[in-house]
Amino acid sequence: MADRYEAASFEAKWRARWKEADLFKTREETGRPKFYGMDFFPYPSGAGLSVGHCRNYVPTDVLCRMKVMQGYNVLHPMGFDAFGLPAENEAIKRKTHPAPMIDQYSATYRRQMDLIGVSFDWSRSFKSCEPSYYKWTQWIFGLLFKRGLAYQKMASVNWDPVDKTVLADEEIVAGRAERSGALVEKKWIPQWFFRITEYAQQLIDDLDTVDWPEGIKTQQRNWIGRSEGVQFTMQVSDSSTPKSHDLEAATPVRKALAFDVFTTRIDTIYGVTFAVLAPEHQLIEEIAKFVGAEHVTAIRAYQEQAKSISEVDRTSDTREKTGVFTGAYAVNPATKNPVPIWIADYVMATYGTGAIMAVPAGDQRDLEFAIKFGIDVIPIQQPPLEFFAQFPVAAEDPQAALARYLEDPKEFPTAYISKDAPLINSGSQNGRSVPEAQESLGLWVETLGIGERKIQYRLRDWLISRQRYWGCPIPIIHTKDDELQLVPANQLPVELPEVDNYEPSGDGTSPLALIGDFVNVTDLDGRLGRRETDTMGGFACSSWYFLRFCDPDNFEAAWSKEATDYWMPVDCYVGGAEHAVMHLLYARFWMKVLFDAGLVSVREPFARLQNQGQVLGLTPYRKPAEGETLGQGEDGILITPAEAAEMPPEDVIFRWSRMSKSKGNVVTPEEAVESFGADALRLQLLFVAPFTADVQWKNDGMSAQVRFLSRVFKLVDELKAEFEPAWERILGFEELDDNARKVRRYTHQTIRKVTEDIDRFAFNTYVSSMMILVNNVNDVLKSSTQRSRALQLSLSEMVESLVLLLSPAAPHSADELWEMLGQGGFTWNAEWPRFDAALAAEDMVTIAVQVNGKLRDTLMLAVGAANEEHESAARALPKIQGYLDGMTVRKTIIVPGKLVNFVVG
RNA sequence: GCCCAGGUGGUGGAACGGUAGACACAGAGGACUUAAAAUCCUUUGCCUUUACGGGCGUGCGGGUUCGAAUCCCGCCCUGGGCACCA
Repeated sequence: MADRYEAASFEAKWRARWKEADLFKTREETGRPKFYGMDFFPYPSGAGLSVGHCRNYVPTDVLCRMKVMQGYNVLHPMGFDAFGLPAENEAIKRKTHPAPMIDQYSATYRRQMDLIGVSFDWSRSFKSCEPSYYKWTQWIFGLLFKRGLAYQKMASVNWDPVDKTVLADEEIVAGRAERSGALVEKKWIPQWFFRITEYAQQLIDDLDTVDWPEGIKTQQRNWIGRSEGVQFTMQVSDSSTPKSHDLEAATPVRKALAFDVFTTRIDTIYGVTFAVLAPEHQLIEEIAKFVGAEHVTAIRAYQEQAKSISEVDRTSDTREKTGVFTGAYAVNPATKNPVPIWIADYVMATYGTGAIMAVPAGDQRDLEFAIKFGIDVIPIQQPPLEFFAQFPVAAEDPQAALARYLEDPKEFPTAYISKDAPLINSGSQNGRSVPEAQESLGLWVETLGIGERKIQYRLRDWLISRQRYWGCPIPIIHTKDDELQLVPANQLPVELPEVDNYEPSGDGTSPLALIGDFVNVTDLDGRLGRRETDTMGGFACSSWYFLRFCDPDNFEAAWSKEATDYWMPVDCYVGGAEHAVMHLLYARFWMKVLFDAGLVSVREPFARLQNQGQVLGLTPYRKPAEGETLGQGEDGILITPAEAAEMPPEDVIFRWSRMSKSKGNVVTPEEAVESFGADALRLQLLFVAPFTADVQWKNDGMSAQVRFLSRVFKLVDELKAEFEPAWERILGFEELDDNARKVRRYTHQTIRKVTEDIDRFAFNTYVSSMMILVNNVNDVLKSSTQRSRALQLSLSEMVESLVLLLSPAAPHSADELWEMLGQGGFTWNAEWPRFDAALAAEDMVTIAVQVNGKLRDTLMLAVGAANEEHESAARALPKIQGYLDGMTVRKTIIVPGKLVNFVVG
């Protein structure tokens, strides 16, 4: 039956033909524009793809297919992110080796992607764990190393006791490992880093040059965390005896003992009443040498405590400030007053200088600390009276409260921070505005030579080493003398040895360290050396794969510049928002390094980025039985759909959550294709919601698409007998009757809408505009018993255009319909329909007629009617006359082709 | 706490500052059928009216405008991100 959509009867046939014809092989013909469309590099999990993953691949496929038909050379590749923890953990669990496991899983992925008709060029595919790929990952590591951007140092790192490896900052969420969920511990071991901080400013600046969702850009800017401020040196003094305003006779200073602090509010320096060092700060050792024994004991105890406390506890928002006084004092350079030096863990060792000048009057954290430990607070700005409304004790008499505040602010537990209030108690800066004082004090610090204005970033260097087997080996040899030698390019790749046992040891070294053949090497000078046994985290592999796709079979180099110059940047990159600060930041960083090395010609890898919404599956839970405990944040116990079906409905709670195997809420593409068809699945994925929105997936949505496709089949079936392939040549000579005119108008309006919608990722309205076309044409057909030649030709144009417009979304059906029309070959090779504005234009428009902005009637006018015509026609409407009767028209607003609005009074 | 996104019928969602609810789903009624499925047609924001019509409506409260779902200000709620970053 050719008058309905019966997926089983033709979809597999077309997939076989596409494969036979090698249809999706990347075209690289001269004289065509290029388009590089790509999805995020997936890790092939054993669970296979769900329809949720398809929501990523189908829209990109639609865009790429349209670009092919529009004549572009299109690069639309797919590969697999195979190295890394998830693969290794899975392999350990299954007591197998990751390599064959990954081969099997990626084959499943490929089969599923093919099943839904995604037009990947598989001839360019690779896995990041193949030596022919990671050879070049190592080569890029070498490039970074030679440029001083890869280095090893001892570091206190995030140690995941479950996965037995260190993790990057980006992989830690609220003190827990994002992947394993384990509480992260501190460990002090040698680690490899990439100096991404070197590129902090460029990574911020170049965000302005890419077309990405603003939310992702903002997240990256926040993550990089640029702050402008002043860094200056505070001298350590011997005693707390103040206090001379005479520079020469200032507080005696301990020679050469000093520390740097960074502040964004140098204007508040007169309010500094203490200084705080992070517990790990190096100066503490020096201080311990001269302060009393009782201080040393307290310091040591506090440092121990700080080391052992977990990240979660340390940052808990209910936690009170803790700290100890060191017994030493520093000198406030503005007042020359001595201020006590404290140690507290609310100051991070890893940000800024690991030490701060504390201004309790102007900083909530400093204030809490000062109140708890009885340190002076000097007000540096005068709060307005409204400020005191928040304090019950002060609300009745704010004037008196202000007086008390100026005397001693400690009574009021909220710091007063303002960018507008002028300064007080600030010596020469009194009465100045914040910006004025910042300017003048910044200059003062620089003139005095104790510091400088500085930009500080929150971003830290990228921790790349992992103490795990399944990763790209770091191509470094440690010589006897503890020198680091880079393995020369001609000796790459450093291949991962085949081993039986690769489970992590947990002692902070990689299992590779136990493999003598791997570890023991001769160094470049022929002496005995030791191979680096850490591997690179998976994000290294995914930081350049888009370059390899440009030139995947190159054995001489990672890529030829010619190839990347042609294809890069990726014109449209599609994937989930969860990679906002990891992959997307790392890849940008590598690209900039490669640009600086002259290896690529663009600074940004991804010109445009689109994030699809998640697909949620209905997940059944049951109410907990008596005595059962619930997991954190859960209000029920997860059950299988089968269990749910057997329970009384009132005992089952349904929740929408992201499709995952463990939740048992996955719908696979196989199921969907089997029950409804690949094209029905594709259309529903596009239609169900805007691309960026989350979707609550219900299978029966696909039956609506089956109906729609069936209407298309029926329409084509009805029209195929009178289809005239040469319509374009003949149609120009025909006089168009009303129906023919209408059909052409609908056709061209749809061509315009579809083309625009696909380009702007509005796939839901793309599908609905095709539905509208079909509905409208069916109406015309119903009303015309006799079809004129002009109408037949217009319908030929319509039906051909419809099939081609449908092709990106429902390629199997489009090719089947194309064949029904007697057209040879594939819609893939056909030209995208051309839009004609004159044909799309309406000749009559509906004008809204309003009185005082309220819609009262409508009228029809010819397009291009004069304003006077609008007004007179509107006034002539009986309903409108009723509203205007006895009123004065004060104003008439006319928007030609849209509306007339009478303002009456 | 800070930052981002979003709140529109029974549901998913449309809508360059200009006729709110396109397109679908679900519901109701009907045609075809011995019957059902499938398909097709009509109808469906809420209130009011026999009807014509009228009123109210895009989270809440203000504002700008001839005109606001859309722009501005202040809130509330939901989702996501960051979180003692000086």
